[in-house]
Amino acid sequence: MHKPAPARRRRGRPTGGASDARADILAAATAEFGELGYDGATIRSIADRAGADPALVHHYFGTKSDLFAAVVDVPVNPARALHAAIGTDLDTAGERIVRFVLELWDERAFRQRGVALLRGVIGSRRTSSLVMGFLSRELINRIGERVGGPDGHKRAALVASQIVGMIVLRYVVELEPIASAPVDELVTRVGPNVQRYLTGPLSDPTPGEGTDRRQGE
Amino acid sequence: MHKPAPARRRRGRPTGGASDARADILAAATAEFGELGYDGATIRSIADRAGADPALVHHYFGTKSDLFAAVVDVPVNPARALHAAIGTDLDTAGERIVRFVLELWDERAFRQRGVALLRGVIGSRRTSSLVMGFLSRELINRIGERVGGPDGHKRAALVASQIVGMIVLRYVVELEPIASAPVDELVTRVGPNVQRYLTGPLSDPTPGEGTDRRQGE
DNA sequence: CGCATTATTCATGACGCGATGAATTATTGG
DNA sequence: CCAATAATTCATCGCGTCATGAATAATGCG
Repeated sequence: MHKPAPARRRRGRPTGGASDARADILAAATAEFGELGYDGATIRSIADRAGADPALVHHYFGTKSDLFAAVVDVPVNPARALHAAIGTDLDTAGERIVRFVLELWDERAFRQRGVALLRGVIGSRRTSSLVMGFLSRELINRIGERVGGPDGHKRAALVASQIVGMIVLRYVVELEPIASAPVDELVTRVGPNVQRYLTGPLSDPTPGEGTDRRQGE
Repeated sequence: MHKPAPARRRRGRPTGGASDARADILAAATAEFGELGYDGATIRSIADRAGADPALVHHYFGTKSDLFAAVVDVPVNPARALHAAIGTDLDTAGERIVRFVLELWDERAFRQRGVALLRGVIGSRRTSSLVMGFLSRELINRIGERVGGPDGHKRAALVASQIVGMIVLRYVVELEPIASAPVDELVTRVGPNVQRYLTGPLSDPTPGEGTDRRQGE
């Protein structure tokens, strides 16, 4: 009774053709990267989770970083979508943006990939610059141009700061009561602030008196 | 010329008494954790950076996680400080909070520790819950009580979302133009939105119509 | 039927990591 | 001047990691 038979499998190709191990592995990797970050996730554990052999993971996707790319690569073509979400009327885009982001991230598949990506990005500086470069160009700059005006990019970055903070708290860190708040509530609370960044006053209140930042490195 | 003499040191205690290796190690660890996150940082690399032997790191600080604790060891008591920053007048606290956070993080020593902590927290789920539990209780709940009212905690969490987003973009990811913006500019741009979370209208516009979130896990 | 392809496991290599304990040298207190 | 203690390096140990390549088994095509 000391051999609980941990589902040892025979050595070659299994007989029933209907087990899509590849998809299982990808799903397991998505979950694992999302929970533990890039470094924390291990091929072995991913394979375990998918009920497969570690070597099989390498067989389908190449190296670990290839696998991460496969997990993360899929999720977004958000630039176009978000562009559409802004729509024609910039004066009411605040709430629409917030709602768009929340509905997207509340979807399980997207959230998993998104959290994995975020953890990967924030976790280390190396990955950070790479992915953020893309995100910066593709998303923020585009929105900046869409917003227009001399401060378009500033406004877009400020919007991003609010959105990122909301995402991190709600989905990554899962801080209450934001994590469990209904979409509508967040839309009505956060939306107006986003709107203010987009089209609100942007006074330069005390010009020429700017405190320089950053002490020496 | 093929031996650049990599500063090999003799085997025992060095003769000049004036090298504070302990401090060097701590500084190196701070930088390393800040750049690479907890998992990415290695004792060996930290020792290298400090010009010391890996075993010396263990000698002074025990395990790796002890070292991390020593690095992030509560730079200031944030709760009390922030409490003071809010001050007596809640109606003008928005800009004060933003300024307080920015000035604190613009200080090199604090920023290094803060980024290290953030990367550690966000990098993995295990550490996430631990540290965030503390932060949630000590910071957000306190502010929630300070703000008062039935929605005090919600308001505090919303404030946190904006602050966290700003911090992540400015200090962790270093997204322009936020990363290089002068303090005053961010204060005047972000402050009013924070203020709105604190004391602005908090209408429940469409009550009873809340969309439930989160598809099944 | 037989052969190429595909799916899977097994065994193992090579490496980097954290950690430990002993060895070595300087400083300091009695 | 000697003993205790502090500061430092060295030599490993054991482990977990990713990755590779061979072995094995089923499937499908001609």
